[in-house]
Amino acid sequence: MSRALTTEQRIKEAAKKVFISKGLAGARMQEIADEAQINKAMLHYYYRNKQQLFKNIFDEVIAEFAPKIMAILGEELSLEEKVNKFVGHYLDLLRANPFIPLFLFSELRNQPHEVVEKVGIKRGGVLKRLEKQLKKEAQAGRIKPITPIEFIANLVSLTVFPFLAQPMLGEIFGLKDKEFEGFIEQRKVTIPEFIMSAINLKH
Amino acid sequence: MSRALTTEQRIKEAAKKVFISKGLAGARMQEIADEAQINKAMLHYYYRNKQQLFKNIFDEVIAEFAPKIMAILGEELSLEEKVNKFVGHYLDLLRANPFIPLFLFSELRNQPHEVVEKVGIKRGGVLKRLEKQLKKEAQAGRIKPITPIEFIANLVSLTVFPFLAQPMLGEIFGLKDKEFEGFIEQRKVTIPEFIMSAINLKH
DNA sequence: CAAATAGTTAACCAAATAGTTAAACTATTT
DNA sequence: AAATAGTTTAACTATTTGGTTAACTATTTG
Repeated sequence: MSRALTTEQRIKEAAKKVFISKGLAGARMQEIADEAQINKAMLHYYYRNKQQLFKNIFDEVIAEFAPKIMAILGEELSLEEKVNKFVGHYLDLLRANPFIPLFLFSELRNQPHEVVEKVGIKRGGVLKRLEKQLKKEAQAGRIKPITPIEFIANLVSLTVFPFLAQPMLGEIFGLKDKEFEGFIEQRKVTIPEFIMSAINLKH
Repeated sequence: MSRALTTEQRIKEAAKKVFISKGLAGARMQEIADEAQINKAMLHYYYRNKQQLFKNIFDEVIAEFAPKIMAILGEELSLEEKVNKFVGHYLDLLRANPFIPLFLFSELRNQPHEVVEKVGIKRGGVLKRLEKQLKKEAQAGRIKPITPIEFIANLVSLTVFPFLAQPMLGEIFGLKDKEFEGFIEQRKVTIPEFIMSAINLKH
């Protein structure tokens, strides 16, 4: 094994890149092969067909993203700490992989049940704990009442959406890649401030 | 013209439906023809090829969505009224066309410049006016300072995101279609509250 | 080392799919 | 009603694309 990467690794890298930017239907086996600098037949040697290759990549991407992220919401932290940690971690992850959200949401449409299975968010566990925390804080008069579904929807919306709209933000506000990075970095601070302000009762 | 719809209209309806749910790459001319209950050759008679058919649909969808929406941000309204009107209108529009956002963002990747051209948001106009309003409110001590890009990003994020994540929300929180509608209806109230709380200085 | 095994390639194939043609049919004009 | 323009269909062609095969090369192993 003298080369830096094995053929299988190169295939995975290539497939990941192409699938993520073009989706399942838009990706071409030839393009993946070219990207991996191998013969097209090798794809079929390592992964029987396009479906299986895709499934492999998709599962890997989900496994890389979902667990570490959702776990934060279940940790033993104050609300403010949770929001801070969630936003910070997630933004870093997304900045390094800005095309993942669109890729995931696109393919989510085709098989919602399977995706959620893989993501592994059960309605119990994490959610129940967060619900308790929100109720407790609200009853103590520290925050306004908010359902966990709204809380999570708002948190994830604010964090993820800019990456979906990146090309548009870029065009409208004239943000180059470098400036977009700055914008994201800034949002590590402003999103938690925004959320905590929104639900806080005291200044 | 005895039939309810002309052939061209039926083609457009069908193409819209198929393109929106499958994307450009995933859509099949035969499927569009079947959906429109016509011969495949008719597609080529009315629209020379797949690209042109797609471009037509895409332009129409953008023209239907972008202008009415962005205009609100430039109107002569208080911030609170703007937020209320924007969220209310946009949510209604999206509820009737829940697949549009994913469709737009997917195809946005391929041609960001053209899309923004079509959407017609120039950096001047609407944006400049909103910026002035935000500055004025902040200087008067009524809201916390916020850049227009963050304001718009937050507003649009909170409004649009749930439709992208709909299948996931459905699975995780067990929302059926009917309940999702209720969730959206509820957000007409909670999103403006959330935003105004977040930026307001006084209770 | 030699046989077996694993990895790789170019050429090929078949299915799917976009696009074309010519003829028939229908509505409109003269 | 004849001519013309517009519409629709079935059959066909061209191209793209996922997948296969057989021959070849490198590597492992007995």
